[in-house]
Amino acid sequence: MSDPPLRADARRNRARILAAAAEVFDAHGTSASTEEVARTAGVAIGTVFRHFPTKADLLTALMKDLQERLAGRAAALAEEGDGTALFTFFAEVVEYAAGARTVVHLLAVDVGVDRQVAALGAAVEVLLARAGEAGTVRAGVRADEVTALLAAACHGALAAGWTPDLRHRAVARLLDGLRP
Amino acid sequence: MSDPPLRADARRNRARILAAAAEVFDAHGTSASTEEVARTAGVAIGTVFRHFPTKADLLTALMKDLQERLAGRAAALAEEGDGTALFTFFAEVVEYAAGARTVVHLLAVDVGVDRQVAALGAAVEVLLARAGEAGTVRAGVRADEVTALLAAACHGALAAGWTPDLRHRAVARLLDGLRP
DNA sequence: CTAAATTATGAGTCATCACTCATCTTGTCA
DNA sequence: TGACAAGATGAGTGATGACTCATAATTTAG
Repeated sequence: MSDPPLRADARRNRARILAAAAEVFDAHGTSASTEEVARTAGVAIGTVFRHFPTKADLLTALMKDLQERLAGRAAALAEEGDGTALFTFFAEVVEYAAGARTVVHLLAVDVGVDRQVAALGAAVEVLLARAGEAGTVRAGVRADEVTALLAAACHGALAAGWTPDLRHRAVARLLDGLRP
Repeated sequence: MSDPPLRADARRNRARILAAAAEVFDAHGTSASTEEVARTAGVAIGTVFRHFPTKADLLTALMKDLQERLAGRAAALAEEGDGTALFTFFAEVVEYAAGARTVVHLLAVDVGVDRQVAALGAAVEVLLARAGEAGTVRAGVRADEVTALLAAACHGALAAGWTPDLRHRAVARLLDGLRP
């Protein structure tokens, strides 16, 4: 069921390609060419297609990376058990989205940050439960609402014209709607 | 300063093209080809380019239409002077965005719903002022925050996976953050 | 160290578009 | 109605970009 291990150079190139893809898509959007990714990775175009038969596969791999990192962070925050962990997580994700602009943006448009963020649903539920116990969240707030607002805020954060200040104020207002 | 009036057939075709563009871009996104728009309009490709020298020009024209309609609606609501006009407007715009999915979506990505929505800034300020007088809005809320949240909600509304029910609840939470 | 298998290379293919232009059609106005 | 200008037509152009494949270079097992 498991494929034979990759050759050393193949493993190295795969990592380089992923790093290059993150950089290129972040800078020029998902419409950037696969060739540009290959150039940035210092690899031939054919190599990129050997590892990721389709451009979508490349995007998907990037997305998986992102999700794992975010889910990990959510778990770590939940661990601490603080009633404000949900709010912290929310703000952090939005900040991340604002920084990694294009990656998140394009994932949103082309593959679905939404599906992405939705995959974090379980993590959000845990955080919401913690907040509920601590009484830091308004009664009746459901996890899917929180997830939806998070997705919307990420979309907004990577929109042109959102200064850091505006972003912080907007997120604050948004979180106000969740507080008792 | 004003161009000579268009010939009758030219006026008719222009209107047909705009209608077709709205329909096609709504169904297949802005990446739909200009040829598809021409076909839907029942017109040759050259005719589209005569009226809109660039695909971006076509998108812009569509956007201008949209903005005028929204600004008009905002003015009408402000006229009524009710303290809840801001909230009504907010919810209506999000509902519209959810329906006209791709048009708004693509405008957002390619030309900027954000710039678009920002152009409604003046309208929002008036509505916010009304709400302030009526005491229906939390003290310290600024117009740019409202506009930002509106843009975010529109982005969210056209995301996959937002059912009407979820959309309504999310918007309600969002507006809760603006209330006293 | 050598052979076989895996991987890398990059010029080339094919499809898709935005956009052009020489030619034909139609509206307008005297 | 006739003639001229404005507009319509659609095959063609050039650019771009995803993806292929025959060949060359590496890695690794024995």
